[in-house]
Amino acid sequence: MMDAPATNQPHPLAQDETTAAAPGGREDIVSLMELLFFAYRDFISEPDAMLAELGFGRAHHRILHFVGRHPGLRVSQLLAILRITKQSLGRVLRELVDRGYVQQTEGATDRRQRLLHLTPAGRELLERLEAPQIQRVSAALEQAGPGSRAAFRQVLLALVDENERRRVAALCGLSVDDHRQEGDDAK
Amino acid sequence: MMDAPATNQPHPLAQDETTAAAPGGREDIVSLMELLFFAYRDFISEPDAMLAELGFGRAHHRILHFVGRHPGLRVSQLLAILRITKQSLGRVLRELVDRGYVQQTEGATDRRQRLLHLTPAGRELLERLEAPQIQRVSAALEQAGPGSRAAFRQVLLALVDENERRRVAALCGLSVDDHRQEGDDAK
DNA sequence: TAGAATACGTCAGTCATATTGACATATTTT
DNA sequence: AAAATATGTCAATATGACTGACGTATTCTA
Repeated sequence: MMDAPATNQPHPLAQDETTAAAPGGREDIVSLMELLFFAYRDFISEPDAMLAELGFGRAHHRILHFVGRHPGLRVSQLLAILRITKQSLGRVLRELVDRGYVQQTEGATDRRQRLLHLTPAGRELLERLEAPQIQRVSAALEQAGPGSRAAFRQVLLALVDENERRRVAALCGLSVDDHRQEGDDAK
Repeated sequence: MMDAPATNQPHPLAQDETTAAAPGGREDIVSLMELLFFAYRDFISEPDAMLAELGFGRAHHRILHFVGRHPGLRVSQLLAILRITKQSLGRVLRELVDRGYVQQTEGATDRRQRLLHLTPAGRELLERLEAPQIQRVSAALEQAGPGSRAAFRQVLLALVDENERRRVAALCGLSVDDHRQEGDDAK
């Protein structure tokens, strides 16, 4: 059920001295890459455990998250954000709709569109899923001291593909009021 | 093949004003969480594409990485690091061994152990896989300015489960010379 | 207004990675 | 000699991704 069977054993390792991190050097960067792996894994672990109890997976969480943050999201936009195929999204979204966490409404001006919203149950589930993550990130920033938040944000944003960076910044930073549409049916 | 079918379309979204980030507030944290998702996804994308061409997946990369960094690693240690089951590791590791990227040698003092090493081909593949990631992280740190490296590292480490933090720090930070062993066969 | 394009859904098949459970084998420890 | 350990393996199952093909409702456009 849990992501981690091993909860309390140490997994100790030798590291030869040539691997020691020279500040700014290659090994230092590789250390950060490893750390990113571990941080992401633990960051994900709590919602994963809750989702498993409901018979859901990470994919359900991602949908709940983005629909929660962008009410009225269209299916095509969600596909573009998640970068998955229509077919992959299909099943997961259907489960969320069938079980009453997500609601689809016809577009007002374009009746082909299925605008996505969370139901009250969906909002509640999302809140439960993300509470531990919000707690974890808040605590980490506090521990790392003032100014770490800005630096962390900057590095993360700079890690994003350059040609995606503006969009991502708009998506999870400043408001960009815009509802344009684009091509579909990846081929 | 690629992780991303959509390469050049914008995926624009409206964000209502109540969602705007108040510095240090809840929405600000949620923004960072989203950013972590996008950053991790792009960070992973290049090796993923290369691996797909070889018929490998992310799991193969993870094994190559940890074996490369910790030559002589035992299978049980790798299981503890990756937190997967023996059975999951089994197939992936076998593929790497069969195709000549990883080599197993008998333990000198305990002949039950299969100590893991990269072959020259394994080292070469790992280098190819991680070159773009090293480049990406280096560039991001440079863009984010001096001091960002330390802050980034601190936040990532603080994101790791508290009871894991020491081990992880030892694993990907300072040298901890130690080859102890522990229980196995998660149950 | 007829046909093209768009938004969405769905059926069918495949793949990679993970899971649990059970068991086999070699080796070391007690 | 028996128990514990380190590893490997068979079988069945689940999730989440993929490609390809097709269907249907709706809107746009020539």
